[in-house]
Amino acid sequence: MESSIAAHERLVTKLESDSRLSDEDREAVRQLPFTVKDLPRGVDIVRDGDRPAECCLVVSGLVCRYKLLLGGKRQILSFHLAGEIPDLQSLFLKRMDHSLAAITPVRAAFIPHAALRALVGSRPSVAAILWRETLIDAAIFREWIVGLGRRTAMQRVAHLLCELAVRFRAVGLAGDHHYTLPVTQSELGDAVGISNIHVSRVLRDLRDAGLVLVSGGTVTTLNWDGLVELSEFDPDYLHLTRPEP
Amino acid sequence: MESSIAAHERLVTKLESDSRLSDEDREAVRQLPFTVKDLPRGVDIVRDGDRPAECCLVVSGLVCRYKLLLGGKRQILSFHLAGEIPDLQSLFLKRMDHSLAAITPVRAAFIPHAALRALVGSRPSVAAILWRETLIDAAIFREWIVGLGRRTAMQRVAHLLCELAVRFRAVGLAGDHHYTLPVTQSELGDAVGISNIHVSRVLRDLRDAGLVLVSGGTVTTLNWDGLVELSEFDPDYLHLTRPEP
DNA sequence: CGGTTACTTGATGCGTGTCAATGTTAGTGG
DNA sequence: CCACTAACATTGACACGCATCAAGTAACCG
Repeated sequence: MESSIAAHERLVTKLESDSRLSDEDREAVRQLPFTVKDLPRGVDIVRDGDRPAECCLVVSGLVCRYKLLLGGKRQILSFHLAGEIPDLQSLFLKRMDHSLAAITPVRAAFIPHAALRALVGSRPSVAAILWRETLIDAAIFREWIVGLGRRTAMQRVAHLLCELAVRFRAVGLAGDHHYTLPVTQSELGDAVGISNIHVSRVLRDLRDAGLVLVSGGTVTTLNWDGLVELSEFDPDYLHLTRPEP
Repeated sequence: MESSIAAHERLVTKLESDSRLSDEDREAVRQLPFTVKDLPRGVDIVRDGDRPAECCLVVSGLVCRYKLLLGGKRQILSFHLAGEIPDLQSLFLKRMDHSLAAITPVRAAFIPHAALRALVGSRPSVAAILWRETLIDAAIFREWIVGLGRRTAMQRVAHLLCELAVRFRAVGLAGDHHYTLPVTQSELGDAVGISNIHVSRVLRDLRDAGLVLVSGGTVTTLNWDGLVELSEFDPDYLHLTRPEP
């Protein structure tokens, strides 16, 4: 019961805060069927090649999307916090072209495609909000492309730490100068395209430069402006300001 | 007149081929207002920071999206062929977080946001098709992230050439073993995150390996299977197979 | 308490960037 | 038709960022 309420709350809160929905829209969202599951750290939630029949709403915990190369190398494509639906694209792209994994223990609500499809088919305002979510996803992908293509290892790590700081704060999961990021250095490396060993060196350099401290799953900002300047971080791409009604 | 017909044709053909639309849906698409413009090579169609009031449908030519860094470095985010709408996301994300440029002379049809918004608000089937387009866009971004993060320069170039071969062929713009790609080596480098000079070296190596020949704006495939194997190219991420009705 | 996982540090080498010089091609005007 | 130019492409020399290998430390946990 507890978890069910939380799951619905996440989605409804998100939808309500995002735009002015009619009472009918809200009611339709509330009536979405779903199943809550608790998943241990490390498991694949959906796998590359799967044809899932439901979408996964993150209720709590940290989730990532990734792809594996033939040689065993891994590239993390995105991180997803509570309230997000990382595989919303599976509603329209039947076959998964990547995997979804739990980085921490995760509580997730699974919503059947059929119900979601009916919802977006009959409620254009809800569809617009969800569509917009997938577009912000794509905007973040674009920014990652810029980082991977044109920024140094140190800038990439700094940029990612800035992005996550802003996103964690936006959902109330970050304090003023620190947030919890339960991620290994290997995972960081797989996200920014460098080796785990070099992550260690870069984090040391960032610490020595007095910019940020990453240790024990906690990120502590020492000099936010310096971090922003180093990584050329501009939060516009996150499109966090609410759209005009 | 000629161009007007062509623009409508591109869009209607695309929508019809993508799914079963009702006659009313098709009629609604046909009644979209738009303005056709011919743009010279090199111009920015939309700029980072803009708040456009219309979307750009590529009727002919080659378009790219890109971002500039403070140091003047450029990262190309995507290429767009005839029939695509590269800035469809501006329907829901008001402020552009990147720019859109004409790589070749381009003929484009501009469709007002208001009309598009009305269309997707009243025609869920049309909305679903356009939404799906933006999701495929995102899938391509993901694959680029993998390349930039985890592939060598040679693999990245080979992968891009594979991707474009498949996409050009899908819209009937490629022969069996060659296609026209009017792109400079600097632009290639900006897309795959390497210097223009190294592009030259990589293209020589690809030629010497008997895989592909890039010269004078034409890509000639010498050994498709070898190219696919080298770059680990798997076209699934392009989601070219039509969705089931 | 032994084994596992995560992290750190140093040594070495490769891949790619950068700089500089040269070659090639297409376009332009006399 | 040729001289001139500008843009694009090629090649070599050198430097540097990061990968990789190897060894060692620290924290955790059955």
